[in-house]
Amino acid sequence: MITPSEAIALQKRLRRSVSRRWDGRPVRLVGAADVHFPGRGRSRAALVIMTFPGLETVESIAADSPTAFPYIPGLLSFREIPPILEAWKRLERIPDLLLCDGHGTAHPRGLGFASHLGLVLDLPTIGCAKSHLFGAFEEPGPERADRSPVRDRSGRTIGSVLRTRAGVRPVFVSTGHRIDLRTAVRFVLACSPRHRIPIPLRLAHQSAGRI
DNA sequence: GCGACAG
DNA sequence: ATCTTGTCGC
Repeated sequence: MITPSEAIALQKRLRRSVSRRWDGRPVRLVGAADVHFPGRGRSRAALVIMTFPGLETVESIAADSPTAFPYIPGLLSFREIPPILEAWKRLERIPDLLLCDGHGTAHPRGLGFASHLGLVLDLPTIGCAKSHLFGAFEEPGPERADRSPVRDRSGRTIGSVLRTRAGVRPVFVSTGHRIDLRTAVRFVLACSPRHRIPIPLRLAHQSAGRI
């Protein structure tokens, strides 16, 4: 199995291939991926495919596999991508866009889980994390859609702290692959009409957790 | 050296 | 992520 130092070297190599360009193709199917760890060295990945903008489920699958990599901050993709690929094999509908539970380019080496998965699947991906990992930011306003930039040490914007619902903690949105931040924020808001977490991700989370 | 640290 | 139900608060 790959070692942490090898994983870091791979991230530095792969980051150059990440794109922040949105091709503008219409999004009719939005997907979401999430992974749970029940214990005993097992992983359970869930994929949910929904129509967009209607957000009606058209496919939901889950797949179990052995856990082959530990959780190490900054190396999440090496733990979660293998289980997701196992589920991906059985997927019948390929989404036009995939929401991921974690950061994209708002990462120490610019290659978070969402970006890595986007490269592997060659699909537009968005990172939507529930908490902070990397970068400086200010608390956004209290209303839905209020946001503030997340910046790296050079001051470059690498993500957005977005309030998806008034009065709740914001989520951290960043580009995964083949999308720009503005568009990513637009899709996250469109997928979060009433809850903090985008509906596709909520469902994937439930699917992965349910036995 | 010290603190931070997605899920 | 996981151990875990009801309950406090807007």
